[in-house]
Amino acid sequence: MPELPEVETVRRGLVPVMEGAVIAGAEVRRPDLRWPLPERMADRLAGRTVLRLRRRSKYILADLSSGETLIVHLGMSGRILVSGALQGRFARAHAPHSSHDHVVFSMGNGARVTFNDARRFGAMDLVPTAEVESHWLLRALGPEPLGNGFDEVYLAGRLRGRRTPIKAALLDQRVVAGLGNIYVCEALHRAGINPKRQAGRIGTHRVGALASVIRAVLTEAIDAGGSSLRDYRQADGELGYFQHTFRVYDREGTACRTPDCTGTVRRIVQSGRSSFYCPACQR
DNA sequence: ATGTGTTCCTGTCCGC
DNA sequence: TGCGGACAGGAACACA
Repeated sequence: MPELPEVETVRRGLVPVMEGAVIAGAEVRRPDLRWPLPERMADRLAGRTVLRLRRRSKYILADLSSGETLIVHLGMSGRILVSGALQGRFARAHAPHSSHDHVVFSMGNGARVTFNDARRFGAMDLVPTAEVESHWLLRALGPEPLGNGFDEVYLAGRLRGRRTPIKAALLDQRVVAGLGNIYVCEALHRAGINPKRQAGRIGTHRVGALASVIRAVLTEAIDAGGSSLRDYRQADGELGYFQHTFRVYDREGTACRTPDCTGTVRRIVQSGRSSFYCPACQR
C-alpha cells in the first residue's frame, strides 16, 4: 500500500512521537521480515535518541544519536501503529500484540510504536548514517519526484530511446523514486498518456506535462494524508492508510472522470501488475 | 544494456 | 459455510 505519499504521511505521523525522543527499548518479535533483521538490533537501538526522521523514496530513515540510521521499508502490507501517552495527544491504550506485530519500539516519552506487516515484504536495516545513501537498497534510486533533481529535462533524458511501456518505466525506481502502481496509473491518466505507449515515443511537450502531473498527484495525496492523519490516529493509531479519490485506479468498468470524456476505465495487466486507464483519453 | 516473468508472504474477496 | 482461485499499494532476482 505504501507509495511515496503514504510513507511521507507515516513519517509525519511519527515525527511528534519519535523525533527528539529516546528509544527506551525495542522488542524484536521475529528474526526476519523480507530479510533477517540487523544483528543485535534491539541492543543497538536501546537508549538512543532519534535525532531526525527523514524519508528517501519509500524508505523511512531514523538518524540516531549513536551515529547509525535505522532504515525502514513498509513493503506491501507494512503499517505502523502509535499508542500510549504523550502530552495527552496519544492517550490511547496499548492494544495487545497481534501475530504480525514484528517490532515494537517503546519510547521514553511513553509512546509505543509498532511495526506490523502481514506479508513481511517489509525490511529494516541499521547502518552508519554516512553510509545510508550508498546502501545497496538506496544507491541506485533515481531522484525524488518532489525534489530539484526531477523535471521535464531529466525525465525526457531518462525516457529517450527506451522501448519499454511508459508504465514500466515509471515503476522503475532508478528512473524516479517513490512511485508505485497507483500513482503511476493516476499520473498517466492525468497526462493523457496510454500506459502501453513506448517510453521513448512520447513527445517532449507531453513528457513535460507528465513530469508536472507526477508532482501534482503526489502533492495532493500527501496533503490528503496529512488532513486524514489526525482522524486515523483518533480511530486506532494506525498510520499510512487514508482514503483517496482515484480517477482510474481500481475503477475498472466505471466512467472516466476526465471532463467531457465518455470513455470507460479498463484494466489490463502489464508485467504482472494491473494498469487502469481510459482508452478514450489516454493515447 | 533492456525488458519480462517469477518469487517472497498472508489476507481478502468473489464465484460456485 | 466452505473452498479454490485471483488479486493486493514492492522490488530483488533470474533469465531471454
